[in-house]
Amino acid sequence: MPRKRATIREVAQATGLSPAAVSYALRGLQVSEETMERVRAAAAELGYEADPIARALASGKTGMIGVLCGSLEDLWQQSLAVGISRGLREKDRYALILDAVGDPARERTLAQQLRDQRVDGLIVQPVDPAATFWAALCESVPVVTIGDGLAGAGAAGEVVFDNRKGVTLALEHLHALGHHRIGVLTPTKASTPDRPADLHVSAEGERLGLDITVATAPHGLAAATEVAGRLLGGDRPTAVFCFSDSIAYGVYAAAAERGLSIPGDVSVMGYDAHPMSGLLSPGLTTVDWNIGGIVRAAVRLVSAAADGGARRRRVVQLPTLRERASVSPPAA
Amino acid sequence: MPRKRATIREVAQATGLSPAAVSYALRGLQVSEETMERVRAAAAELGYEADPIARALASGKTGMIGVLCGSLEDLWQQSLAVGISRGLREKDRYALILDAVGDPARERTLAQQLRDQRVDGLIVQPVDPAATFWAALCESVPVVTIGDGLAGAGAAGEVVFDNRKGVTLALEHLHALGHHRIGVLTPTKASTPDRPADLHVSAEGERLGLDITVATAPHGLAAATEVAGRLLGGDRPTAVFCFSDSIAYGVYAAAAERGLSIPGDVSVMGYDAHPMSGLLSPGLTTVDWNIGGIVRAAVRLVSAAADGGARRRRVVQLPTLRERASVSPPAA
DNA sequence: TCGGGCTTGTGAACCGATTCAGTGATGCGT
DNA sequence: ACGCATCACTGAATCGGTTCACAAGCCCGA
Repeated sequence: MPRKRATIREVAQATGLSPAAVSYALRGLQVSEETMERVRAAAAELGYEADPIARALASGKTGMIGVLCGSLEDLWQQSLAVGISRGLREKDRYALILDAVGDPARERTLAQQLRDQRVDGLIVQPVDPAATFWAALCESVPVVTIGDGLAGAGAAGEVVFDNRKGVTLALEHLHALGHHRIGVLTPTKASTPDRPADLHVSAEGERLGLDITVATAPHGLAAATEVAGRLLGGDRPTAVFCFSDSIAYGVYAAAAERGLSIPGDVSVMGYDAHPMSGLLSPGLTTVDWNIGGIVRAAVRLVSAAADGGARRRRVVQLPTLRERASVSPPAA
Repeated sequence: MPRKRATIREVAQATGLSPAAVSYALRGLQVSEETMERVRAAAAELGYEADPIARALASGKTGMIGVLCGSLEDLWQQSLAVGISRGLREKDRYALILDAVGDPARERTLAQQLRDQRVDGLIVQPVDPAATFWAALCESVPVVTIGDGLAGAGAAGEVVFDNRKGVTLALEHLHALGHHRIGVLTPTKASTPDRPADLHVSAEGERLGLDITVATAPHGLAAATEVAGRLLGGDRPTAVFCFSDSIAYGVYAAAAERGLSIPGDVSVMGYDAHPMSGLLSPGLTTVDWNIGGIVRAAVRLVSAAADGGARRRRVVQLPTLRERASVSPPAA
């Protein structure tokens, strides 16, 4: 039968000490080596394991980190979440993973629920970095962002992508091969049309003299396929640059539906470098963000902040171009 | 500034009631309509939100469900975890997602940590369903399994796959097309070589007079590719049946490395029906388990059990064959 | 009018830790 | 020998709810 868990009082009784002493001893504080040993032995004997709930109530620390993803339909974000969960577990913390499904309102709700849940910290990949509630949130719990920063809302840490560089890498690659009319698919996000990434696209496009059409698409395969289909119908561009590999998968599907060949009829570029992208045929040429480094940085920053350590740290990730076969010069 | 949260006592004070009354009122118990209204108003006024930690300590319910996956390298299990997380959130619960990375020892450790964390229930996709610790675990927390049952350990619910049917579907399909020498790749799991799925394979293989070679492979792309490469080297089978789509992806990669064409040189079958499988070329023929139904069933079972409701329920999932282009008759 | 049964509501114990202020005892310098 | 730290440990308060046992008020039937 599931006998009740031992409490700290029982351990105290067994050792003839006060509960306070036991509490200290188990955390290696304020007591003599000898008592510590005695307590440890008794605890092991009774199978005592501190109750995390009671501990959380008393100490104010839950050991939990909220992970709020912009959209878990995106396979890359799934990998990110899984990686973070593992990384956190290694630091004796648990990840509470939630999905905003690309909806700013939902993002707001979930962020607040997470705070109400008393997480020690938050890792967020913001859907709407310009929303005003972030500032208040940052004051009640340390927030680490991945991707887009929070515009001075006071995040405890930021892992930012050099999107300028990423966009340049992609567009220059296409430009160098002779592409001129380029379709860009960005994830459905906040209603602010002037997001930095979009700005980079138009700036770079202008610099290179490109003719760019921007559309937004969700990460989900079915939905992305539909949007891509519209882009590929009619007077289509010679190349499509997608702001996530998951969206690029939608372009592959749409191209297949219409009997278009990649890169013969249309070149495709991604942004992420998910492992699956190398498996497609043709392999997806994409911008690689070194997911492992991002995960490690985020975990490190949030742990430090949750422990009350260093704040306001900023880590910049640099992208590299991963050339595969989905891009070629446009048909003459 | 982040002003301190309001407590139940403050709400009590504001309404002139006792904390107990407020506690009842907010949960819609034991009080008059009118008081309830008054309490609600005061709570809203003060921005009161019950502290989940304190509530958990007092009531013994954390609102959290542990989700222990066999291996999150498997994209299908990732989808499963994401789906469960969403489904649980809709029931006002949080999912604590952990990854056993295919290691029985780690599975055991994590399962116990999850229990120590006081989750209200557990959804497990067991790596080693025959391990003995499950029985003890099932007594201290309701456990719902997905995939393999727990051999009478007393799970509160089970969502089982009719693997017999799935294997039959796959092998009969291959057999009908004329395949005889078939390689089978099963996920690296517990050391018990007599797992039900394996038994089904040999039983069906015998029934159909097939020549079957079984090997185990991890879900990760790189590792699976390596194992698949060995299978494809030398005297290779005419078809490979993989017990997860993720492993099949490894076969695709290995085939590409060796310049083998699918299905020309070797046919490939998967088991899962991950969305990506339709995107590969050739599209992966696979056994479809209706992931949505599995997610809903698991969420329903675990919620019911956590609420102290019905136990020992068993839901059986039936597979369907999803034919695409990765299988053809063997070369003469 | 009395007693029984509901309905509302109260007070206090309790969940299981942490932490603060304080108490002897010991060690140390002078 | 005295004052002063330091060390090891204790008692009690605290975190913020839930829940149990009980009480007051009310209605109703006999």
